[in-house]
Amino acid sequence: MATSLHAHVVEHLGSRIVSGQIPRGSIILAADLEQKLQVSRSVIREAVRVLAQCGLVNSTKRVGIRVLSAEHWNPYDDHVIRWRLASDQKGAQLRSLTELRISVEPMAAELAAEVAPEDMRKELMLISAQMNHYGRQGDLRRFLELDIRFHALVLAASGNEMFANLSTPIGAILRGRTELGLMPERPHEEALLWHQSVADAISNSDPAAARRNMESIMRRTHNEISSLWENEPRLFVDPAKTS
Amino acid sequence: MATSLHAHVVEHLGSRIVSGQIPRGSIILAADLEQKLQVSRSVIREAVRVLAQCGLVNSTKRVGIRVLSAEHWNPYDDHVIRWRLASDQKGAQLRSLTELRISVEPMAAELAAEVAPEDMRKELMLISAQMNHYGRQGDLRRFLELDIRFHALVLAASGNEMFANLSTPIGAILRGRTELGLMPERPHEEALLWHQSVADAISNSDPAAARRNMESIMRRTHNEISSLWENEPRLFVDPAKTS
DNA sequence: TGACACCAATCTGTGCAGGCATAAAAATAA
DNA sequence: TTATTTTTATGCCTGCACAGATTGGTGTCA
Repeated sequence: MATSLHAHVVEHLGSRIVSGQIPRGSIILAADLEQKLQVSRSVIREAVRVLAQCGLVNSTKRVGIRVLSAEHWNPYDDHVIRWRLASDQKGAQLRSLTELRISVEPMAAELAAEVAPEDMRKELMLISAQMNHYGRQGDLRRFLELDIRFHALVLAASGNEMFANLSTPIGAILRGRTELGLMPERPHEEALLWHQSVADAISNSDPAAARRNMESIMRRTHNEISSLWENEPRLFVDPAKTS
Repeated sequence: MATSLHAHVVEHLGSRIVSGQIPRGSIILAADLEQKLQVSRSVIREAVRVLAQCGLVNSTKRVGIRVLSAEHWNPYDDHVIRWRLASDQKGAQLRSLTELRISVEPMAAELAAEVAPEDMRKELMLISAQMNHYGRQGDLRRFLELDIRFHALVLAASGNEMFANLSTPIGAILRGRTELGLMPERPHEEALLWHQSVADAISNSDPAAARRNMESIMRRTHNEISSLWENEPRLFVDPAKTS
């Protein structure tokens, strides 16, 4: 994935900071990094700029590159989300994302029923039909990909780019859920019906029904996986004190 | 604000790209930028790296720095949000953010009632009392600041860092709303009661009541300002086609 | 003696200038 | 059409000067 030297350094430092291998509060010197990673200053500096935008570090003169604590991290940054999912904060990250999608997807479905363009409504109907087919057949691999596409489409069809942008991490959740074996042998009949009803409602411009059925999906989703993070500590970020 | 040279260049290019002064699809050459902005290559390169992370540009060898279209922009990036609010996409940005907060804040209130730490519950009670005081007194300036603090606190008290991170842009919405004169002479009595009820419910660990009252606030908010973006075009970002 | 303000040394990121290597588009040849 | 060469802009490296923040010392005054 990381083809450029620069991206390698970002990946190296970012993953280590998020995982805690480089403790918060540490001070790194750019010169040391040059030596340790065997790259030039320009590469280091560009990488540090990117990491600073992620909220992972904060470079100041005469002191060096300071590693910041988790409350400064940008929780919507794709890098940060990926690194957290690959660390022991995986549970906490899954919880945050799931709470977010539970909040957002019903509204997205409602909006989609109001404003979605015709081709997206059509594809939604197609996808839900295929979900029924492969779901009842027990083809979980194909069902997973369709499920991901379904939710991404609803988010996109809402016409809200902030919603649409959540499709990648939500796809990651869905993949993670099946990888962890949290999915039943074959999808519940109810779940299939709800997905079909969401697609129907959006197709028929029925916002209330779209929301209601999506809420059902979200409720079940929450029940199925909330046990994963029962004991994960929560992070309370007071914006006034973070400054 | 932009103290470093590097930040200046980011600001210069970013605002121009978002506003459309530099049209999407344009190809910029780093060498030209050096001349036009009278800065060195390292500054340009670091700025371009930052803009690339915002999804505004995409620098590739032998071709130059390509300006990307809006569907590639990172809608959660603070820079991007600020630039959009300062452009003619202000309406669309306000709509996206408002739809997001309407989705998220009821869940945040519900979670806060379950997991908020004691000091946050206390401060929430204090803030809502002050909101009552200054609201009934008609001191809109002070009420606005308290309102911003109130919603930021609920988001933080949810223990979901993705929710908490929305407090800055949501604060910007609230400020914008009063600047545009969309607030009544003095806050509605209902609104004051709902805020008080949210604080009470969180303080008494009553998730259902917290959600219900926050939903009331959100419903009224939506009714008050949705007219602003009645005619704003929506952006449908199909993740499969964006690549 | 001790507290405090001021100044100089020092350290590290920031910015500048120029060089070579390399990848990808474009032009040319097969 | 396909293969090859040429072109050209970014990627990466290095040496140098500057700015700003920390530190420690110096001197003054109580």
